[in-house]
Amino acid sequence: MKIATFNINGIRSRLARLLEWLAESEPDIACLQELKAVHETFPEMAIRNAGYSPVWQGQKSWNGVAILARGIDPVMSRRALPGDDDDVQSRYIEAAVDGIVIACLYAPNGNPQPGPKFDYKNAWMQRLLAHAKELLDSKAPVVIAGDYNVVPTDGVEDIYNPRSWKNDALLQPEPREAYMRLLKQGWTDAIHRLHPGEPMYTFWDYMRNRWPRDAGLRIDHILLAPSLAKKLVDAGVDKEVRGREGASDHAPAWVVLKK
DNA sequence: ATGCCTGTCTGGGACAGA
Repeated sequence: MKIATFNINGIRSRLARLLEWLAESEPDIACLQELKAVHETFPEMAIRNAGYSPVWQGQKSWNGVAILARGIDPVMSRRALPGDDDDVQSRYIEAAVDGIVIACLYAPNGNPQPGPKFDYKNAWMQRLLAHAKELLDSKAPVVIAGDYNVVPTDGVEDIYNPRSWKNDALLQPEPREAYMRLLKQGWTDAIHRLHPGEPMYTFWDYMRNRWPRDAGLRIDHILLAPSLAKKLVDAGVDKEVRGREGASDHAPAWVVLKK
């Protein structure tokens, strides 16, 4: 079972790139973020023709998340992160696929910090902590995959050089503490578990020539509940996807779980 | 401090991204 996450940065303008990657990488389940499309303009038929059944939560201009499953219909369990009924941003979707609970998230960026966007980011992470604890307590096999918008550490496995990012929301103590608390709950950071100390970037800014310089950040993460962590056999990043014409600024990350 | 690049909504240029 291969489960991937990919911040697609606009599913309509990136559709050909998405279908190309699905055909090559052949994930059984793909979590997508930053659809940048309302519900009605999600390219459902193209996804279905590629062999995947989608569930999605769209939004005008920004955000938007989806879960695609190959040859099976995901059963959606949530279309929003609990904890704030006034939050209208499409950043969370959850579905059961083949006996596994798949949570797909797009955490707030939080810049500029300090400020209201950073406050929203931190509050969102607290809501995630509360919901993640409930998922763990359920003892169900759960994957929480997506764009966490957190660089976990200053280490070379997470960032090429923290110097020019030290004031960025992605590196601040509050979101890092929230991410660490998630791991302390019992979640396994699959990429980190199998590739400690090795650069495993998932994002390279379009600006400042950062892709050619391999100046990347690790911000897309796949967290596994204990019952699934035991089945982890492989994990990686499809880095070459980032180098293509018209690429997203993120590359897909994936795990392979033993049946 | 700013622009660097890209997508969206528009129908130029602001906003958001990270």
